[in-house]
Amino acid sequence: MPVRFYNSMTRTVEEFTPVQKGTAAMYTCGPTVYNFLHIGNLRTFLFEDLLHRWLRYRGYNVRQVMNLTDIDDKTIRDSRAQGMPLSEFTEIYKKAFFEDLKALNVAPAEVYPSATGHIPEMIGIIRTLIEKGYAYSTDDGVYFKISAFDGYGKLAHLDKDSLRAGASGRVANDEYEKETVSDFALWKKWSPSDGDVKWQSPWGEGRPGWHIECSAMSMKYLGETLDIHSGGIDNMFPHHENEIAQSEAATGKQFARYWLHSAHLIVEGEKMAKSKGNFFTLRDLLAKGYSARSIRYLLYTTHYRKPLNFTFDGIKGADAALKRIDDFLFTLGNIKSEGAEDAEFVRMLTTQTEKFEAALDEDLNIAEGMGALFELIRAVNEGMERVTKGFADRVLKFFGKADSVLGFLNFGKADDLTDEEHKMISERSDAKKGKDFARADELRKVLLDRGIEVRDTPDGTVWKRI
RNA sequence: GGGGAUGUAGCCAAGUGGUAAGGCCGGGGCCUGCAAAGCCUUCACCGAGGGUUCGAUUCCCUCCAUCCCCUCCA
Repeated sequence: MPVRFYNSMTRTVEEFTPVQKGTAAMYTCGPTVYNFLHIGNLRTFLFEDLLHRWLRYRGYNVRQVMNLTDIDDKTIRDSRAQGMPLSEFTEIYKKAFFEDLKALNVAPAEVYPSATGHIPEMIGIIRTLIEKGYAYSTDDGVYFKISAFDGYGKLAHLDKDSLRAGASGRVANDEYEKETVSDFALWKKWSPSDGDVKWQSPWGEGRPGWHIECSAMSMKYLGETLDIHSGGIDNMFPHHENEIAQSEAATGKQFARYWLHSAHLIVEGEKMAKSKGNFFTLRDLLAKGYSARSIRYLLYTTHYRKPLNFTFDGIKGADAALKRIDDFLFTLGNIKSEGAEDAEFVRMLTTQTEKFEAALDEDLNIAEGMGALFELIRAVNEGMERVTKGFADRVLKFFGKADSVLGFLNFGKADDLTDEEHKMISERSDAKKGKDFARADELRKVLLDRGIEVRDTPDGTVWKRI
């Protein structure tokens, strides 16, 4: 089964065929390191993690690049407000970014380049663009001339002649000295508000525009034509549109073959905004006692192209769902009975495995994939007394493979009880045999207070850390 | 003003031109010394109104609501 993705460029689901067979070169827009990651960021990064992991599951040699934007208006503004050198300021959030990804069990990208480490590459592209007549220099910067690039607007499906400058109300119309309002900055000449943030360039001291870093770094690490470029839907325009214009104008080649965009999330049915008090960073949620694992699960319950409604009830539901899976895996891990495998079980495992894989192949339909997993869980639970160790191992192996994509399953921990605790469990079993239920229940209570749940099963008494 | 999406049970969420997966919560039952886990069972007129069709939640139109973008917000 081929992997298929919805390509924002063509607005259709297409079979994925990379430039180089067996390899997937993907560029994923990373964070601007001026703050901690919020759950909206997480959704996009987790979508990209799923994309990465699924391609790997399907045997692709994945090469993912995720940039760190450590130079832009916001990083300059906030570092100056803190009275801190830019690099010192961004270092704090770079470090936090990697900590957050680790907490969420995000598979690392192969390369995490920083914008400030690639200024010469950016200058190189800008120079080419000027030479080819796609860019011009003014008193305050170098701009890309969108009227010179025919395909401008092809990704966002916008007509370049009807773009309304400042329609969003966020930018003053007269901010820059551009030929036309839609032209965007490739290089910004130094101004006092930049403080000591500046680099030398053929156009004087200054700093790169926002979009050019992605063109420079993606081409450096992945070549002039990449397979997949992804990011949040809000980056489609102008950011990705501008990247296409710069890159294709400079190289004359197609920049990216597939464009994947994730939808935003809302919180309790409302747009997430600091002013509404429903703005949460991962750190906020962890501080409230929610687990990164539950958050990961929750953010994976909705297809990436649909708006996700993040709710606190949802996190609780995620906890409960994960516990169900945990218990299932735990029970399977304790199966001891030997015997021939049930052919019907094996067939069902195959069916659900295929269903899971087909769902993910079809534009990463993880909700449907999880449905297959839960159907398998129920069916196995239903006939648990007939499950042999051999079959249990097979199912566990499948879940292990599935978790190489999901990243939120829990296969239990190694035996880490103290001798005393082991003794209490066996003492309880003896008490039960002697019908001394009061003593047995007392011991169970003591163990529970230590976070150890004791369960009596047909295969004997088992315990579980909770 | 222009462009793009979404609206399925208390909550989250798949999906299909032939009457709707899955998860969470709730009710009832079984199992268990008691639990835990599990199982069974129950819980939807698919935003509203038209249209096309033998038949629409699924296609078309209108409306309503929410979200995203229209130069630097994932």
